[in-house]
Amino acid sequence: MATGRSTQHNPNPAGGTRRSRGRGIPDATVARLPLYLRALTALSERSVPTVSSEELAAAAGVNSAKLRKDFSYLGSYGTRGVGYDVEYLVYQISRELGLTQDWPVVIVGIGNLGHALANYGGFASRGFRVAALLDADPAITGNVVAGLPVRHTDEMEEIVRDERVSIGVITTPPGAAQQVCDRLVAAGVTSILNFAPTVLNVPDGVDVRKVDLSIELQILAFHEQRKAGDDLADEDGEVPSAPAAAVVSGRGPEQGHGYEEAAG
Amino acid sequence: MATGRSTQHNPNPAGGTRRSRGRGIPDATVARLPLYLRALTALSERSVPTVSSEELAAAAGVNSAKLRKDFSYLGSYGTRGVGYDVEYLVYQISRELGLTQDWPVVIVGIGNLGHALANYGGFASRGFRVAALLDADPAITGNVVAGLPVRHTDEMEEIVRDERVSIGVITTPPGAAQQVCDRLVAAGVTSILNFAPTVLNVPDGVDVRKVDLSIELQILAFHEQRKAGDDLADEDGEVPSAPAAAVVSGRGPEQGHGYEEAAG
DNA sequence: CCATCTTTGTGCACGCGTTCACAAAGACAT
DNA sequence: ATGTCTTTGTGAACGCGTGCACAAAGATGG
Repeated sequence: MATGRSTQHNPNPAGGTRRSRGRGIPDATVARLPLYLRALTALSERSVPTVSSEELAAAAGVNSAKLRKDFSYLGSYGTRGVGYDVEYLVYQISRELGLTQDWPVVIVGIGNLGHALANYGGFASRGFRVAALLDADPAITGNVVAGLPVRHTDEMEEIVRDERVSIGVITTPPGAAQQVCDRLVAAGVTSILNFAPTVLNVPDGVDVRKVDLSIELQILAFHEQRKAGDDLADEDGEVPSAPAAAVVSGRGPEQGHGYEEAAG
Repeated sequence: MATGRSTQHNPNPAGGTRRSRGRGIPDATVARLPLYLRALTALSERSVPTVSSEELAAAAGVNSAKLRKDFSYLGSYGTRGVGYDVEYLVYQISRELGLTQDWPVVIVGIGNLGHALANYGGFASRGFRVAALLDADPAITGNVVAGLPVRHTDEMEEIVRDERVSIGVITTPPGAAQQVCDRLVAAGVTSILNFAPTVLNVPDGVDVRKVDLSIELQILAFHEQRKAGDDLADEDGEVPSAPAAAVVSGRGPEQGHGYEEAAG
């Protein structure tokens, strides 16, 4: 959910076998590894030496069989009758996720959200380093945010090249997102985390993940409505034949939630 | 899957058939409806009267067959040989998602991120109204953020009751998230959007969706590493017995959200 | 060394989601 | 009215993900 399956990431555009060998880990598993890692890190800090699949699954909020199968893709790292070695597993998962190396990232668009992300502790905590903050607005560039100067987007290409940035975070207004994305990709970025409410088009080989508050809220609203509807009687949602036309034709009384964000 | 599928939301805990009748819309479809809605709204603003599944699918970044099947769950709203009526579809999807009514939400935890969300335009734009901003820190309460006063969490229960809030957004530090969640649920909230990096335990009937920047980045890092690894040879990672500690030691701020089920 | 007990690792079946491919439906021209 | 052309709506096949249930593996005690 949240971010539901939230990947806009054409899995297999032209028939290339992606999970070819044993090295291939299912996407669903990859998405859960960070969850396990977090739970394991907490155990590690409490100096817990080993943990069973049952305990760890409970801490991560998943089914224990699923967890065991997930780990089986990484290898046989458990000991039957005992469980998993916490430290060892922390290392293995970190390595598998690529967190044993340093990932410089750039954040483009230092508005409210970019500001918040720059200050987010989770960045530095695990292998991710903010290489630069970028913005196109001269009124913002030069400011110091989270100890870093905000630099102008003109410097993007240079920074990406010199710092070997491969991950970019887009927190611009929706209208600027595609353009920023194109420039990032052209400069060499191959992974993008997009917070702008826009569908990004990228060439093959570039991964895009999106985080969209508005979508998450709408999904919750759907379920809320369903819950409320279940309490009432059947309430067959069949439109009484007229309102459809009414909506199409006259947009009067329908409390038009008229304009959404302009640049969809 | 980002926001990978990002729902922590036990689909079918006790065998209750969820998609029982025609009214049941698959989760995957629900997650895409907001995407279609956004694309349709953009078309609507450009006064485009109709759109084909092919065009709309391209705008939303999905397969056209998938889009048609998604719409088929809502009913037969298209016209063969022509396409879909944009305005009509906007209304139907809005209604299905429950956006024709007003959803008051509370945001708990007005730090950097809560601040950013309060200012986020996407909130007010589609049926969502910020009923209150809450924080436990007396140094923050009283401040005005996005035109609203930050109120103390002591008032949570009263506000949720009086304003009929059913959706809560948690942007607290991880240590406080579960406690805030419990209070929200006890007060009557039945949908939660969680930005804190914590697994929330909630009773049946409460929906939780999570947005986790750290997880998204780690998933991207995995794919980045895989891309880089494909170029290089195999690089077998034998553990030198120690490095786990090196990784773990690094940072402590991941404050142990200590109490899930303590070692069930 | 053997028996017992715990916990992993996985074979298997099932259901959901995706995609293809095509028949049915309607628009439009003649 | 009839034929052609476009586009929808959906049947069917396939693949992925999930969860059950159990055999294999190892620890532990006598």
